[in-house]
Amino acid sequence: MVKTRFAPSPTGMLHIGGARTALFNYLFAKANGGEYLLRIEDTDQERSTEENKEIIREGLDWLGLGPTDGKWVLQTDSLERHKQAVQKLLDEGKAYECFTSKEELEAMREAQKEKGETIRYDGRHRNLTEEQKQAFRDEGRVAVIRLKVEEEGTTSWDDAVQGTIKVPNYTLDDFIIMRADGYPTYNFVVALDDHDMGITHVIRGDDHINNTPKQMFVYQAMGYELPIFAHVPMIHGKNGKMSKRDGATNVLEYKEAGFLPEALNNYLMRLGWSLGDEEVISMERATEHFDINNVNKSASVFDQVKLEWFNAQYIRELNAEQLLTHLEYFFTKEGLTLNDTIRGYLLNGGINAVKNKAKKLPDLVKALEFFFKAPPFNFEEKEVSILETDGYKNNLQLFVNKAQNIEGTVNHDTVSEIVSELCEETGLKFKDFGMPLRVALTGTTQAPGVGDIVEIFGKDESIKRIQSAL
RNA sequence: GUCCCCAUCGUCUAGUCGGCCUAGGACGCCACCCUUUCACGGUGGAAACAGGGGUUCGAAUCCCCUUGGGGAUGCCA
Repeated sequence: MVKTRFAPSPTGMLHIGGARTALFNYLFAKANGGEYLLRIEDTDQERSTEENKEIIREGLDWLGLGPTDGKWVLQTDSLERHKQAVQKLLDEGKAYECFTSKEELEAMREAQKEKGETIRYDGRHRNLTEEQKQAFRDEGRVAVIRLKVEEEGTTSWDDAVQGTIKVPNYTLDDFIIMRADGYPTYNFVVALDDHDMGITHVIRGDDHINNTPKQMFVYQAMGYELPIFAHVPMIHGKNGKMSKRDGATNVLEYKEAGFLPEALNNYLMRLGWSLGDEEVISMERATEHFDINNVNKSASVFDQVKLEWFNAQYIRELNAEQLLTHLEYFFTKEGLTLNDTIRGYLLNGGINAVKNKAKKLPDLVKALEFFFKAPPFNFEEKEVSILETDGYKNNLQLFVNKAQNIEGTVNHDTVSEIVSELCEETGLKFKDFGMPLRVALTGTTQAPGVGDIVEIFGKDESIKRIQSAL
């Protein structure tokens, strides 16, 4: 069975690029009827934090990208297992103690750089005698453990998205598998854990291409079967690196900015993957049709404007009730308090009247704000000048006169009829009634169509509002 | 420096492994239309195969070089 995993490191927030890696792992697993697991790579004791773990969890949960088995595995939970593996390789002579100090390593790299050579550990402690080791220990040095890496030949693999990748072994070196502090390192531990968890497909960012040969040596030294590697391209910003200018790098900032998770997912999956000419692709459809063969090899640039377009598409797809659920948080954030009357306005037409002009949730809040207010309004200059326009108040009165004579309820159509009649009778234009009505009803010039507003407020409330402007 | 990877409109991409491509779609942009404000919407438009060599009857598609970008080069992941 296909098994993928997302393995974030809690040394920072959940990055937008990481989210897409998680998404691809999820989609691939789902599309192949497999499992998608999660493992927190917390072997960097100095930089990993509890807060970051929480932030990553929150971000993934928001996107609906939690592991299919519901387990959040911590890499350090397998510390003993990892240490035993190190010992095994040591015993088998496949790994060795290295006492080279950081200063010595730095000097070595400096020299290699000057000579134009590949920068790599030169294997100076590969064949130390017991006496030499003891001498270093007596000096107070603590050894790291390095894996012996084949120096001849080339290492290559068939990458599921990049094709065949070959790298000459002379550019590789005996890398450290266990630090002096006793904690095994990333390149060693990923291989072990991926094997232990039964991962069949390692899908990750292409910044890991260079790590792959090293990990392959670990699989080989441990006698494990290799998984399939798939290195997906990075997400860049307009000027190279992804920065705040291009959009937030922290996934949770998108939640805060009023993006819908399904929109972010859709946008992210289109960065690198395509399903013909389709743009709006639901998670359901994506999990059905995701194909790693259609993943691009080249990096893509993050474009928040297009993300906003996707968000607008998904906002329209939600009904008023669903949107209201999302909106509540943003209302309170703006200090707008919902009550039964307002809730009624919003659910019975309010939200539907404005939802397809919004790109982000806060846009809706702004568009719906007038429902939270009632006359007397604090008019601004623009509104005042409209109400003071010659004849406009009279137009309002004419409207009220007709509306009052309507039997039963007033709706969008009756408003149109009334205004049409008035236009005919007075020779005025629709806007000579529409604009003052809008201002009188809502206190603002930017609002939905007058017919919609009157229908939502109802006849009595509408007339009351208009009269208070007279 | 060395190694690895990448290269179609401004951006995301289609192009299925050479012919149906005078290169298609989407975002954005421009124009017009719709219109009671703001938007939505509709119609149309400008806009790309990085450059140079090959291979071939034929190349965006295959090969090589150049250039440009990215990544790695850690006792980070």
